[in-house]
Amino acid sequence: MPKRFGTYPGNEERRHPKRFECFKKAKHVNLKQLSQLLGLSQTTVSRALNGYPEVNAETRQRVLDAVRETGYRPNRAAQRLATGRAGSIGLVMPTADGIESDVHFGEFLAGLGDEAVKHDFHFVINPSHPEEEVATCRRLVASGNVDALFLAYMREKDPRIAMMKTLKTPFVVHGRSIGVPTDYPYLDIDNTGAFYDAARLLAQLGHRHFALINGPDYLAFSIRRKKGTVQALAEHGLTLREDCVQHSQMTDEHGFRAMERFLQLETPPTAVLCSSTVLALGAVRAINQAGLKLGTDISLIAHDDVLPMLKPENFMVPLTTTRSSLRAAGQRIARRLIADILTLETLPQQELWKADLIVRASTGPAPAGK
Amino acid sequence: MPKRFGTYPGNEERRHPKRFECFKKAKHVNLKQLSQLLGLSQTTVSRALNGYPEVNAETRQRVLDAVRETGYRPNRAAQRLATGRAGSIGLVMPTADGIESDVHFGEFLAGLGDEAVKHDFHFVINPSHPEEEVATCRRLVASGNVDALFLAYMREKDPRIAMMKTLKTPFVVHGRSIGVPTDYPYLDIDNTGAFYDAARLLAQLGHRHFALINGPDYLAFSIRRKKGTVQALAEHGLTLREDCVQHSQMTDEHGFRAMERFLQLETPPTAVLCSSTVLALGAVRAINQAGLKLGTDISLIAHDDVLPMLKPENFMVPLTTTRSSLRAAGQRIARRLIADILTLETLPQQELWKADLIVRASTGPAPAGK
DNA sequence: CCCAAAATTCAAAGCGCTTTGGATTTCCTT
DNA sequence: AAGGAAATCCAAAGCGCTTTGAATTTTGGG
Repeated sequence: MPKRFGTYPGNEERRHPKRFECFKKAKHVNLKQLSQLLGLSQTTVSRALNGYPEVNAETRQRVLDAVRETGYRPNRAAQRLATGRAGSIGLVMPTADGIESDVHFGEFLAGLGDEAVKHDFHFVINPSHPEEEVATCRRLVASGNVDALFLAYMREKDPRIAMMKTLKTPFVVHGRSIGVPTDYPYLDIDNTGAFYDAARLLAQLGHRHFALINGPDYLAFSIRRKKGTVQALAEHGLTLREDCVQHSQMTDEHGFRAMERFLQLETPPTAVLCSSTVLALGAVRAINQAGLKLGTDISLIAHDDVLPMLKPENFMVPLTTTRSSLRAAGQRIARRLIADILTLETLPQQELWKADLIVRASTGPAPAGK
Repeated sequence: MPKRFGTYPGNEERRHPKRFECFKKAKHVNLKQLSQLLGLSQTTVSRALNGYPEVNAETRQRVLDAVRETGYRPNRAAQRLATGRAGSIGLVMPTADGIESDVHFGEFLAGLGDEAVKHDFHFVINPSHPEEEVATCRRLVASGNVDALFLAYMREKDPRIAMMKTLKTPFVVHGRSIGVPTDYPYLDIDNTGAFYDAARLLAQLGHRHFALINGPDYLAFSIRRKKGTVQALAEHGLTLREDCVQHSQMTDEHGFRAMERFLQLETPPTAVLCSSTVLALGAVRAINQAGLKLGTDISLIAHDDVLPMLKPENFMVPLTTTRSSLRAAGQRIARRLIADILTLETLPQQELWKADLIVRASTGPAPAGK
């Protein structure tokens, strides 16, 4: 039994004299009142409001006017209970004291929001300890508060998708898991391809020593990006040394630390791939601090989620990037989710977006003799 | 009438043969079934679940066991309808195509989440065009989907607080408006004081030419920060020139542009205040690019929201900051909101947090002769 | 002018849960 | 062993909305 809000201090002991009555007074006009006001039945008013054809145009107009005047808003909980639909999409947000917030999350949310607002949908965000994600997802669905679920931060063999497939609630995954059947609806970017392309470009430029500053090692996109990198290197007879790979949260600090570490190696890398411009930010700082010139002594390509906060073209040395808008992905996913909800059918639609490789000044030929 | 999800293409024409029936099959165990299974009344089971005293300990245990076995989860919409409580706090997220997402939003949300998860609360996030915030707030409350509202991005004479005071729904404001009665519940940081302290420190170090890279000019915190700055300067017989003030979204790019502009002035500032470390990021870059030394040729103090993504102590030249954790504020606000909901009484509690002035290497005495 | 078909409208039955107001049983005290 | 309090448990009444199945009014052709 999860801790429920009912178990707040003082609740256990209190007997039930008019419990919660204070809430009852926050009354707005309701359907019944509205229909009485109009001299119509609730049925007709309800239908007028929801665009059903069997109501007289004139009557409908009267209803609409009355709505405007009274400020009537249907109670969503009641609507939900009656229809089974809630007009909302759920997502669980991994959080806990000490767990760092992710810049990318906000940007993605903005994308979801752009689309959701157009259809008067909202989100139900359920915070959860990362280890309890499966249970939280299940609970969220069972609560009847959401019509669909959005899943992100996919891991290898992620248990959430198998779970969701047993439920009848539509869902879309951002990203793809690894090592599970791929018959679920997802939208992902071609992480493998993006990093393959990036690494190949650098290899073609003559680089032989590579490093990768990646996201957390348990996340699927990190795994794919590494794979893409390794693959490209292999084709050029190169390998990615394990001590030249960093897995961590994508913050400035981690980028800096990693780069600092790489530069102290006996044969430091001359080509670096970063999983985020935020990581690149720190990495570039370490490069500068070491007195190296970006694009000359060392080349760097970062993945660009198109965060408005931090644009790769504005770096002191503009960054070569693999670009794919996180916000656009959010918009697209929201659109699909909403369509699923409204049409009542979830096709296991799958999209894989290519990232754009955009060459700027942070990449150049390998320095001679390295 | 807002566009409702009912108005999706194809809905108008469809007559009503078993509309939405597909949702009906996504059945989980419900109270009735559970009580039948146990041979108890719904009343008793409900009470057992919600911790009421008038149920036998043994019976309660049986109920709890059955819950575990069946995976029963109460339907929140029904709960909501019956009690008036939803276990959720609402917030409207300003968003629209073209409107940049705010890094700070995600961090704050994480704070709210930390606290909310402890009480099994969730959020209902309602995206909204920024101009329609008031209406969206009202609608969100009227929808009956939230127990309390959280308000942020306060403006001067913000109409939302007057509106909320007419409703009976508890709310807490993050920040404070300006030019309206302050008898509403809020949590804010002392922006005026923070920037007063920062500016004073710089003035004491002998700086005479100041600049301010601030947030959007319509936001209350920006106004207060400017005010604090001006005040400190005045006490030292200095003024803040209007062409040394920048108001904009707090992104790296804007920080860079602003600084670049300042440095081209006839008498460029030697002391700069930034409303965010993200702005400082760009500003520092411009400073470096101009060949100036931070902490020597030019001093800079930034406000630090303690974003895990970007730490001031990790800048090439560690940044002097006014620090106040955004996440902590989120936690605190969630705690208050939840307490309000559960105790059913909203005191217009007001908190003003001091920011810590933390001196690092980005501030030094004014260069001679300037 | 009549009657069936079409167009409107309505009363009533839920949706799943909480809470009221009793009913029933158990426990103590005298 | 009787009487009353305390402890348990229950039937039924909503919460506000949608949808069913049917009633009522209009319309149009013969």
